[in-house]
Amino acid sequence: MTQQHIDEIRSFNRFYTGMIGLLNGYILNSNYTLPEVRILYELYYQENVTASMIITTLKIDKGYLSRILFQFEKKKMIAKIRSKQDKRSAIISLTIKGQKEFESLNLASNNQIKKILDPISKDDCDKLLYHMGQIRKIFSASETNK
Amino acid sequence: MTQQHIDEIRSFNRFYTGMIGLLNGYILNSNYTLPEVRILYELYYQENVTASMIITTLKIDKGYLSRILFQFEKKKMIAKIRSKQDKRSAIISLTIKGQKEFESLNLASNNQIKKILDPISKDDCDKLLYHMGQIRKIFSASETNK
DNA sequence: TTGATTAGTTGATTTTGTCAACTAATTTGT
DNA sequence: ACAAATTAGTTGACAAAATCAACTAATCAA
Repeated sequence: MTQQHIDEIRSFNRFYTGMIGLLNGYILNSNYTLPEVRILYELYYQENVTASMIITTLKIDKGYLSRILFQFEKKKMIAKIRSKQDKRSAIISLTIKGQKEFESLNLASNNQIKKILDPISKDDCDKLLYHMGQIRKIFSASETNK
Repeated sequence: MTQQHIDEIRSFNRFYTGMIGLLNGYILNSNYTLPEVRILYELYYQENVTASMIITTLKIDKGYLSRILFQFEKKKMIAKIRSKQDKRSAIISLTIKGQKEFESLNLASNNQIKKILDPISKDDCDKLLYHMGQIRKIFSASETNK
C-alpha cells in the first residue's frame, strides 16, 4: 500500500465529507440536532432500548444523552418505563408523536437524497449503489477477521 | 430511482459517517479542532490565501475564523501581510512552524489510514480506490451539467 | 453482607459556533 | 470627483453543543 493509495483515500474522504455535510446540513435546518436525529433513529429501529444501549452504540456522553431524552420526554416524543429486570434502567420507546416526527425527518432526508440523485441517470444510479456496496463489503470483510 | 435506491444510499452514508468519524476522531485527539485542521489544510495547499477565501471555501463564520487565525498568529503558525492591492484584506501564509505542525498532523492522519487499510489485501485496496474513484466520477459528472 | 460496579441524573464548566455592530478600505453610480 | 453602497476583517455578547465530575439508587460478586 503506497502513499498514493493513502492520499487518494483521504481525498475521497474529504469529498464524501462534503457530501454528507450537504445531507446533514439539510437535517440541521429541521428542529433537531444531529445527535438528536441519531438518537431518534436508534429508537425508531430498535425495540426495548435503554439509555446505556444508546450510549454504547452512538458513543455519546451519558449526561448529554440524559438531557436530550429529557427534552424528548417533555415534548411527549418518548415514554420511559422502568425495567422490571433491572430497576436502575428504563426501556425507552417512541410515542406515536415521536414516530411521526421521525418519519417526517426521514421523508425530508429522502427528498434531499432524491434531489441529489435527480440529475444522475438510472444507469449511473445503479452503478453508484454497486460501488458503495463493494466499498462496504471490503471494509466489512476486514472488520470480521481482526 | 426507487425507495430502495434511496435507502441504500442513506445506509452507505451512515456507514461512511462512522468511517469518517473514526478518522476525524483521531485528529481530534491532537491539539487542533476539526475547523482548525481544515483551515490549516487550506493554508498549506493554497498560496496567497485571504480570510474571505477561506470563508467561502469552508463556509465558516468570519468572526469564528478571525479568532482562530488570531490564535494561530499568537502561536506564530501563520503570518499576515496586508495586501497591496486591497488594503482591507491580508494574505495569510503558514510559517515554517505552521507547516511543520500541519505536516505532523498529516502524518498522524496517514498512519490512521494505514492502520485501517492494514488488514485489507493489496488487491482489495486497489479495488477500494477504484470504487471510490467511480463514485466521485458519477457525482462530479452530475455536478457539471446542472 | 459489604464492597465494587452500573444506570442514569444533575450541576458546573468548556468548547464550539452564531449574530450583530463596528471600523476601515474599496467599489459603484452619477 | 464624490457620496452611497459594499466588502474585509475584528470584536463583544450570546447561544448551542458537548464534556466532566459528583452524586443517588439499584444490582452484582465475593
